[in-house]
Amino acid sequence: MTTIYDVAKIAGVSVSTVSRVLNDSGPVSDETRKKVEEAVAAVGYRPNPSARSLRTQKTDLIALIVPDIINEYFSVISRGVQDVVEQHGYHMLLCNTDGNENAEIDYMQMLENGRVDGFIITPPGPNLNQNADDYLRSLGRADKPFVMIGDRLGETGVCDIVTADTSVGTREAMMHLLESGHSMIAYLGGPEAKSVATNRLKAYKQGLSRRGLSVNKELIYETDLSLQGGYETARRMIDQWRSSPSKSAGSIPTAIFAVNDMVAIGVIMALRDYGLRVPEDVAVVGFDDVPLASFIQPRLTTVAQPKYDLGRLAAERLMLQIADTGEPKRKIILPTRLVVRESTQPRQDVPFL
Amino acid sequence: MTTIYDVAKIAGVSVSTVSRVLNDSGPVSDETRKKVEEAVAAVGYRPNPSARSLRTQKTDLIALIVPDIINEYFSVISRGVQDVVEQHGYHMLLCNTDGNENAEIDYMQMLENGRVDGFIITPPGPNLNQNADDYLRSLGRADKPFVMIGDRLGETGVCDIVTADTSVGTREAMMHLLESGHSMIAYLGGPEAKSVATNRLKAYKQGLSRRGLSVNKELIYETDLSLQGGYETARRMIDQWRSSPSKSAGSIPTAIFAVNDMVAIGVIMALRDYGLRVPEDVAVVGFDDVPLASFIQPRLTTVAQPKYDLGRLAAERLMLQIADTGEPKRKIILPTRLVVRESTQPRQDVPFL
DNA sequence: CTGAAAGCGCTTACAG
DNA sequence: CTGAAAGCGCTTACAG
Repeated sequence: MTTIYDVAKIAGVSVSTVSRVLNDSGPVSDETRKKVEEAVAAVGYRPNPSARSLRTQKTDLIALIVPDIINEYFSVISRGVQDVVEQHGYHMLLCNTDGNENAEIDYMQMLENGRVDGFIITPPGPNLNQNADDYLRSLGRADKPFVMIGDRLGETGVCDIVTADTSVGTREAMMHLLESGHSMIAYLGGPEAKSVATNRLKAYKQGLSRRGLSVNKELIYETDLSLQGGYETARRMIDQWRSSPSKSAGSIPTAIFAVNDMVAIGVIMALRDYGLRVPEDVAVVGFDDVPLASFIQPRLTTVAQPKYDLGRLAAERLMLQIADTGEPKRKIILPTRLVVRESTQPRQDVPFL
Repeated sequence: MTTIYDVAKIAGVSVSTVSRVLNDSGPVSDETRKKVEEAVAAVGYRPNPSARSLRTQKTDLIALIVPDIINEYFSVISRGVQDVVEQHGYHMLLCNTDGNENAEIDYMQMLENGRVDGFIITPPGPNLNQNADDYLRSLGRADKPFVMIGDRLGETGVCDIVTADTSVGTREAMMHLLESGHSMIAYLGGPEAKSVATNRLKAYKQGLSRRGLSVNKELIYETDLSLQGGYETARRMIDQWRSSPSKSAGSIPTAIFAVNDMVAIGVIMALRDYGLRVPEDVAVVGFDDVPLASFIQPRLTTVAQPKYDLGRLAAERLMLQIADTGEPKRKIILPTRLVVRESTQPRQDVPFL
């Protein structure tokens, strides 16, 4: 391995001078600079990162901690992160936790002992939602800056937060359904414990209230956040409608708002299996705009999240925090927008409002 | 930051002894070991990776170089890699090249100067296919072990190769179509330059030959390897069939074999737009088994690649090469298998063979 | 503008 | 079984 001493010898200068040229960190005469640059090129010298890190206490490495990179939501975020940090001369360590709290903690420790200069974590595992404060406190003990991407409501004070304003997108989606003539809108949400679920449910209720419609608890269903979950919950819902003789035809939901796209697609598959047409019999709206959403039949109306920008901005905040440890902690909220497709085309049998 | 000196002082021993306990690298009395372990626990000491790396010339880091982690094929491979290397105490640097050769070379250089202990690259960008030898030679200069995941035919001698035997899967798919009564089978392949295309085309031709059928060049189409590409090529193909009065109904292809799933799905969308039914009018087979394949209507028959295992085995080979630099270079070939779904259900209007 | 020297935090012969 | 010391390859005050 060629070292800075080899270069210094070839160039006929001291290692201090070579270092100054390499890092542009001090006055060097043009002539000397040229000699050094030639020597560097001649032997193809590249500084050893470990030695540099040991001296500077910087690694030029950051870590991205996600539940599972196979999930498209996280892989798009990771591209946003990666593209930004590479521009700043950083490399990215990728860590999958599978939502396992122990794995998260293991990674955190790895980060605290100088393996990386900072990290981005997204989103908190299920356990975090139940015990967010303890978790954040433990994270805050790390003396490295970190950024969180997620659906938290409050400021934490210990880190930057980059989040998508899902309530705006949800509201837009509700307005779209209401303006299309729907008044019986079912909501398929996740388990109570997940903050993602509560946010969207809140926006759902607000949407109804604004139109002077009351919230019917019978139209709110809890479901697993998966295709299978959506499918089974939709079946349960349909069976319930059909077996209840007291409900007139008019009281059957004409639209379903699902907490995410996979659930929405599961719903569509269940409706199809029951001979119900989408959107003619039931309109369906999802959330996230996964690639699949524009390929299934009918193409899914959904709320798009700015995934790439979530990653990009988180990385930009992290770069700032690393460069200036006095940089105040901020919370960045990105807008979400409704993408109207075939699963909710305005019902023709409804009179204009 | 607490160092090994702090621990030594607390435990009342020398740093040598602390190091021996930490690395289990020498004789230590039980009593001393206990003292050291208590001191380590008391201050929560963790060795500084940079200092250790500088001394040992090992980083416990590997890099995975892929075109784009958003592509599900690569994200699944990355999980295979990650899961294995983490087990060995390594972390994974993720690098996206977008198929850009300059980016590949940049990453390679980063690797040669001690940033990582080895790397996995998958698959070679388009440029590699045209100039594989030069590329491999430049890679071979790196003194770090590396493993390639891809569709190379020959041994390179400079690195391990892990590849899926796509020809077997292709052959199975062809047999499936032929046994279902199809004899006019179109092939939608990628540009000639891509080795992935030539491999599969070869298997397509062999499949026909084995049944005593001749290869009709008019049934072989070149397409972009994307949904859009498949869609447009299928339209071109259908227009061609329809505008050619010399072709009788019997000479129209009844099956299409696409070089990958996205192309196959594009084909299905085009067929649908033209009022052709799948599989009744035309059967379609894809390649890769992307998640989408089992969700579209009709569900797609396709050849599944062992993506996770590709990553897993590549990582296992890399770990071996790092541990023992004398380990011989090997090529590992994994099987692929046909997954039959709705897009090729046997045609009922064809007599049993 | 340039160089000699200290030191970042470890591991590892070497000596005892 | 244990410790003193060298050295991995850099950067950075400090002196000139």
